[in-house]
Amino acid sequence: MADARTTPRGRPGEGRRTGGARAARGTRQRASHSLEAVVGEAVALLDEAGESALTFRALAARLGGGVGSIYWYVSSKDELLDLAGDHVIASVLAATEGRTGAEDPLDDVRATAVAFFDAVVVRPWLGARFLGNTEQQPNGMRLYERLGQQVMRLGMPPRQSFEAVSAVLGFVVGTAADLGRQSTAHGLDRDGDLARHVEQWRSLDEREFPFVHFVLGEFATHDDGEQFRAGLDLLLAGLRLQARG
Amino acid sequence: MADARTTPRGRPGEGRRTGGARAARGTRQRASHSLEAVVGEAVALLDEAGESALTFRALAARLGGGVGSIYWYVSSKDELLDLAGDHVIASVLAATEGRTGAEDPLDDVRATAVAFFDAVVVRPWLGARFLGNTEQQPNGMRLYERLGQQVMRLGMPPRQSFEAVSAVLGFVVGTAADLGRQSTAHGLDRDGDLARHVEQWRSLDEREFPFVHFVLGEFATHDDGEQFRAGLDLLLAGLRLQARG
DNA sequence: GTTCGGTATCGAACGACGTTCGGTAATATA
DNA sequence: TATATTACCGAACGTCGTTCGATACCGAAC
Repeated sequence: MADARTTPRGRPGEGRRTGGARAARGTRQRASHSLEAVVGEAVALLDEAGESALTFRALAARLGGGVGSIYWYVSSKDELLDLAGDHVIASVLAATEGRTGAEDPLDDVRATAVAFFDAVVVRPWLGARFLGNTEQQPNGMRLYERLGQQVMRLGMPPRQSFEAVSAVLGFVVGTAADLGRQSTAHGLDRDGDLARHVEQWRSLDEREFPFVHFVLGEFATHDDGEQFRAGLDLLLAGLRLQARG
Repeated sequence: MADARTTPRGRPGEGRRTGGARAARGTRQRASHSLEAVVGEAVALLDEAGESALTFRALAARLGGGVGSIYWYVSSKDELLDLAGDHVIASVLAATEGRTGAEDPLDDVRATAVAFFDAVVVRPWLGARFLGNTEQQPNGMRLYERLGQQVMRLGMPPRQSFEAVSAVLGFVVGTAADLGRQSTAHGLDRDGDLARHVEQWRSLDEREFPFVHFVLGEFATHDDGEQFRAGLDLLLAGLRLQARG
C-alpha cells in the first residue's frame, strides 16, 4: 500500500562550502555540511566499524552537527546507504577507467570484475546492500554498461549478451557478499575464525560428509580472492564457449 | 572485543506438546510453545510480510504468548533468523532427496541448484541472510555436501573440486538474493515495477549506454528463472571443460 | 501433603534506534 | 529595514531487541 522510497524533501544548493571557514559571532556555533561530506563520513563510518556503527546520531556527532540536519540532505537511512554504495562504486569505476581495450574482451571483463570484487569483499555492508540494487543506481548502471560493452565485442545476440552480463555481475556481487561476511564480519581474527571453522568441518562424520573431508585441506589453506577468480574463470570459460558455438 | 553469537541460555525438553490441550484453571491462561512452533511461525511471518514484519512482539502475539517467552527457545533475533533459514533449507533438501543419480553428475548439480534457487528467490529475507552463513548451519552443510558429492564424480583434484562447489553455491545464493530483492521487494506489482524500470533504462543516453539499449528488449521480457538457469549453464559448461582438460 | 528444584512463561522496563517537527539562525532579495 | 529562502538544530515520539524479577506448573523427595 504505502510506497517505499519517497522523494526527499529538499536538496542543498550546489555551491555550498564543505565546512572550512565559518564565523562564530556571538551565539552558539552551527555546523555546515554538504551532501558530499555527509556521504563521505557515512562511508568512513561504515568502513571503520561496520554497518551497525552507521547511526544518525553517530554520523551527526562526526559531522559536528545535529541529528536533524542530516535529513536535509537525505530523506532516509535507506537513501543514505544507497548513496554510500554508489559513492564506492564510483571510486572503483574511476580507478579502473581507461583500462579497457585488451585484444581479448574477456580479459577486460575479468579485470573489471576483479576490481569490483576487491572493493566489495572488504566492505560487507556494500555486498549485502547491493544485491538487487545494482541496476537502480547511476554508477551501478555504469558498471553494468562497462561489462556489457566488452561482452558486445563477442558478437552474440542480445538475449545471450544480456544473460551473460547478468550472470557475471550476479556472480561477482553474490560471491563478494558471501565471502565478505566471513572475512571481516566481527573484527580481524581472520585466522582464528578460519581455524575454528575448519575444526567444525573436521568434526563432521566422514561417512556422511565425504566431500567435506575430501576438500578439507583446500578449505583450510584457501584464499578468498583466488577462490573467486577460479569461479570467475569457470564462468568466463563457459561464456567463451557459447560465443564461439 | 565482545564475542558475537553467544550460546543460548536454555533449551526446552524434547517431549513438549505443540500447544493443543491446556487447562485454564482459575487464574490467567498461559501459552505453551515449542522450538518448532516458534521457528515455524517465524518463517510464516517472514514469508507473508517480509523481513521487517518479523518482530518479537508480533511473533509473540501470533503464538499467543508473551515476548519474553521466545527467549527461552532462542537467544537472539540473529539466532532465530538462522534457525528460520535452516528450516527452509531443510525442506528444500527433503523435497529433492533421492533425486540424484543421473548419468551426468552435472545434471544432478543443476537440479539441486535450481531447486535451491527457486526456494530463495521467493524469499528475499533468506537470500540476504544466507550470504556467508551457508557453511555455518547444519543444513547448509548438507546442501554443500550434496553438491560436492556430484562434483566428486567428475574426478577432479580437491582444489578444483572445492573451487567448483564454492563457485556454484556462490552463484546460486548470490543470484537468487539479487533477483529476489527485485521481484518481491514491496508487494506484488511485479509488472508495474519492471515497466518503470524499463522506462528508466530507456531514458539513458544511447551514445553513452549502447549496451543497455542493445539488451533493452531482452530486459523487458526476461524471466528471472530463465536468466538464472542460463547463467548456471555457463558456469557448468566451464566446469565441464575443466573436468575434461 | 508438603517441600522443593528444574522447567516454562510472562510483561514491565531499559536503552538505542529512525524519524518528525517546531523553532531558529544565516543569507539573499527587495 | 522587511521578508523569504536556505540550512540547521535537538527534544520528543514510537518501535525495536533485550533483560530481569516474578510467577506458575510439575514430578520427585521426604
